[in-house]
Amino acid sequence: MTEPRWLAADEQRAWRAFLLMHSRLAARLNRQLQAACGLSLADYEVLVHLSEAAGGRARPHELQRALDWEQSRLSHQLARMRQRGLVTRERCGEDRRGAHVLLTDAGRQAITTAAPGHVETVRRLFFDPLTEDQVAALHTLAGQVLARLDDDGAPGDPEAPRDEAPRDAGGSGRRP
Amino acid sequence: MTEPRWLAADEQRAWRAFLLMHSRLAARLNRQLQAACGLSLADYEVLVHLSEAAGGRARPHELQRALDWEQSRLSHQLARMRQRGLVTRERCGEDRRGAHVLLTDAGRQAITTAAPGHVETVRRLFFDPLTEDQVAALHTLAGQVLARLDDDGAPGDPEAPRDEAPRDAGGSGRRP
DNA sequence: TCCATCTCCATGACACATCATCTATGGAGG
DNA sequence: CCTCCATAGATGATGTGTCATGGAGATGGA
Repeated sequence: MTEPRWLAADEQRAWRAFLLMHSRLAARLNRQLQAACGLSLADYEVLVHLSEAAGGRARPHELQRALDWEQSRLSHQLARMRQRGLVTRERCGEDRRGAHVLLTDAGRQAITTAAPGHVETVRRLFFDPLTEDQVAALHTLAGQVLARLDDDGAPGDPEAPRDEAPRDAGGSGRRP
Repeated sequence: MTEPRWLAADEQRAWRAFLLMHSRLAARLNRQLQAACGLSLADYEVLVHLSEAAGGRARPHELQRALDWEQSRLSHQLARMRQRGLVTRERCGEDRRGAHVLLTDAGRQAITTAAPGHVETVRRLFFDPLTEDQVAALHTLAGQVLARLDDDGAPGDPEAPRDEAPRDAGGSGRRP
C-alpha cells in the first residue's frame, strides 16, 4: 500500500462545505414538507414521478430506475405510502410478476398542495443565493462526478448498465 | 399565495444532478467504509473528530457542534459506538451533567485503518474528475448557500447561533 | 418440454435519524 | 436558601434505508 494522497486543507474545507450544505439543505426541505403537508422528501419524489406518469400510474421498476433507488427501499416506501392512502396497487396484466402503482385522489391532492411550497423553498434556499453561472458550473461538475461514479463501476460489477448522466427527469419544479 | 416561481428545465436538471451526485457518492463511500472496516460514514466522522481532539477525548456537546448533528442523533450514535467498543464514556469532573467520550484502542485502530482507503475513495470519485477551479467554485457556492440557510434562519428561530460558513479562501478564480 | 436462470417485487432483521420527553445539574435572582 | 430557567445528555417511539433472502412468473435454450 502506497502512501495515501491525503486531502489538502482547502480540499478538506471544500469537501466538508459540500457535505454540510447538502445535509442542512435536505434537513430544511424535509422539515418544510413535513410541516406543510406531512410528506417526506422521499414521498414527494415518488409522488412527482407518479403524477407525471400517464394516468398517474407506473410500474415500480420504472420508478426505481427513475429515482435511482434501491429496489427494497422503493418497495418499503410504497408499502408505507399505500398504508397512508397516497397510492394503491393494481395487479399487472402484461407481466404477472409485477404491479402497477397508482396515485389516489389523496395522493394527487398531497402533491398538488406540496409542490408550490417546496419549489419556493428550493428556490429561496438554493437558487436565489447563486448566479446562473454558478448553477451551470454545479451542473457540469455533478455530471463529471457522476460519470466517474459510473465508469469507476461498482467494483466487482464490471459491466454496469450504462444509463443516465444528469439527463432530465422532472424533479422539484413541477407543474401539477 | 402568489403563483410559485417554478424551476426552469435547466434548473431542474442541475438540482437533480446535484442530489443524485450526493446520494450516489454517499452510497459509495458508505459501502467502501463498510466493506473495508465495518464502519459507517457517521462512525467515521465521529472517530475523525475524536482522533483529532487532545487525548482522543471530547465532550459530546463539542462533537455535536463540530459535526452539526442533532443532539439525539449523536447520543444514539455514541451509544452504538460504545456498545461496539469504539469509544468509552467517562464522567466529567468540571460539569457533572456532562461526560467525556474517549477513543478506545480499537477505535483508534479503526480510524487509522479506515482513513487511507476512505480518503483515496473520496479523491478518486470526487476530486480527480474535477479541476482546482471547480472545487474552489463549489466551495464558494456552498458558502453562499450555507449563509442563506443561516440567515433565512429556522423560521421561528429568529436569533440563530451565528457560526461557521466556510470562510472563502482568497484568490481562487470566482465571480459571484 | 423441461430446466436453468433471470426479472420483478415483498419481507424481516437491523442500522440509523428524528421527535418528544425525561433527568440531572448549573446558574441567576429573589 | 429556594425558585425558575437554561444546559448537557439519555431514552423510547416511530419512520426510513440497507442487506440478505425468498418466491412467483418470464425467458431461453437443450
